[in-house]
Amino acid sequence: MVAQIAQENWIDRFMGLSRLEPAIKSLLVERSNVVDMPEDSVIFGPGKSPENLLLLLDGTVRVQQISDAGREVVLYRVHAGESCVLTTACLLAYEDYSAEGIAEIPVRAVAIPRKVFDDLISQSEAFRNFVFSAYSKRITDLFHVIDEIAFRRMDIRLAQKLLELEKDGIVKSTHQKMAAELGTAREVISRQLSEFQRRDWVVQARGQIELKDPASIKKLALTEA
Amino acid sequence: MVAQIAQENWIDRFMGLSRLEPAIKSLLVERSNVVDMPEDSVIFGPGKSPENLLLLLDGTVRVQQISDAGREVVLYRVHAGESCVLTTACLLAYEDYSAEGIAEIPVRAVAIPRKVFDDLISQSEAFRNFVFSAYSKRITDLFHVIDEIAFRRMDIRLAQKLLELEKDGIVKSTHQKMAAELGTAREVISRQLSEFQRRDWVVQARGQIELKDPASIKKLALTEA
DNA sequence: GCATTCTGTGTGACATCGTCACTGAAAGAT
DNA sequence: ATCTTTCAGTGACGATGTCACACAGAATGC
Repeated sequence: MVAQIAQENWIDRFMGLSRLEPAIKSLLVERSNVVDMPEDSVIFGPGKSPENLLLLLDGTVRVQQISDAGREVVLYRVHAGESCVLTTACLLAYEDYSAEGIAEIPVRAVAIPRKVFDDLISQSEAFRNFVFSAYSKRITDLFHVIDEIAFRRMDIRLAQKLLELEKDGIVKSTHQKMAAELGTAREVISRQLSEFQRRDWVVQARGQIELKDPASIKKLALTEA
Repeated sequence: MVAQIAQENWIDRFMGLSRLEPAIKSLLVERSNVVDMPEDSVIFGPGKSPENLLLLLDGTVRVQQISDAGREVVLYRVHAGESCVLTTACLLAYEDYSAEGIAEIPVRAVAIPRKVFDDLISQSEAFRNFVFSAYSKRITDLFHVIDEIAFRRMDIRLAQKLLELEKDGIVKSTHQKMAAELGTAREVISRQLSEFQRRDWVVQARGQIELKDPASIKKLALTEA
């Protein structure tokens, strides 16, 4: 019963889908299904090409690149109300992806099969707009990542990440994971965090960082150069 | 006369378009037009959003990101036989792009207006495949750029770029431009090239680098770590 | 309990890379 | 020829990345 209500109403959670033609809406609801995936499950990745376009109802998906050298960089996150559109390129092009998507917390999503996606694209201008503007956002995100990695100072980037990942003043993450977030080495994170702690901005414990002075961290995060 | 012949035959130059349905092919030919753009012209960029999807017949387009700090990184190049697909995301989403595309040499291209692009997407599965596999390639390229910038040593990356940009053993570029190619500072390039010259791998002159020992350069470029 | 193992963190030394402040040389402009 | 602009070279220094460790808390096994 709960599931049924969800099936009828989830479209409204997606900006851009509410404008769909009624016929398209029902087609979408009928031919897609809601799926749940546990925390830490690999949603797509090398050798596991996505068979569906996912629209996230709950949870977040972390999309990361696995380098040849065994290192990782987090590319972006897909949040509730957003879609894993970049996978659609591969979805239709039958190509393999060098990135992987992981459920950071339990994920509930609408899965749209390849064929249905193709039908929707061909039949609905509103759906095309939805897909292409999602593309646009992701690509812009990627440009931003490149910019940050190439030109921005680590302390500023770390400050930004802390604020982004913080929840009730706590960031639950190891130094190693923070390093992957920023595409750098664990030692660099350790040193920066020590410096932040010396300034009484944070208090560290094993596997977590508590933000003591978010104002100062934010001030650094907003530094221009 | 020449233009007419071109108009009839250009489709075959694009892998993936040859499979288009005949009706779609003629629609494409009739409603697009061949345009020429001089060297160094800005094809799209901030405040100059693309009105067309371009399919390159001749020349190359350099797509680069302009950072807030006034620095540049080259993201990728579009060569003859390829298309500027990433702009289509913005083309349909009406969003502004933080990157710009520049004709490196005189460019001749087929321009497909926004409306026609939308029609083609909705009417032809073959065209959709063409567009989405082009997307897939570009996105993979971007992932690759991120990886290189984050983890690869400069000397290796410079060696790769020299081989990529070389033409008859000569790279026509200033140190400043090479720095933009790799997302680094001019001084780093200067030093690295001096080192290459010391090893007799290259001979430098104002605005150009002559590759004297491509074999050694290639060996470095293929270094794993 | 207590020893072992695993995982996360701290640290010094060193290499590489980025930034700053300059210098001077080469090509173009008048 | 002189002036201007663009390109390249360099030393000093700070920031970041790499390597090789040491060590401490947590989890596991006995």
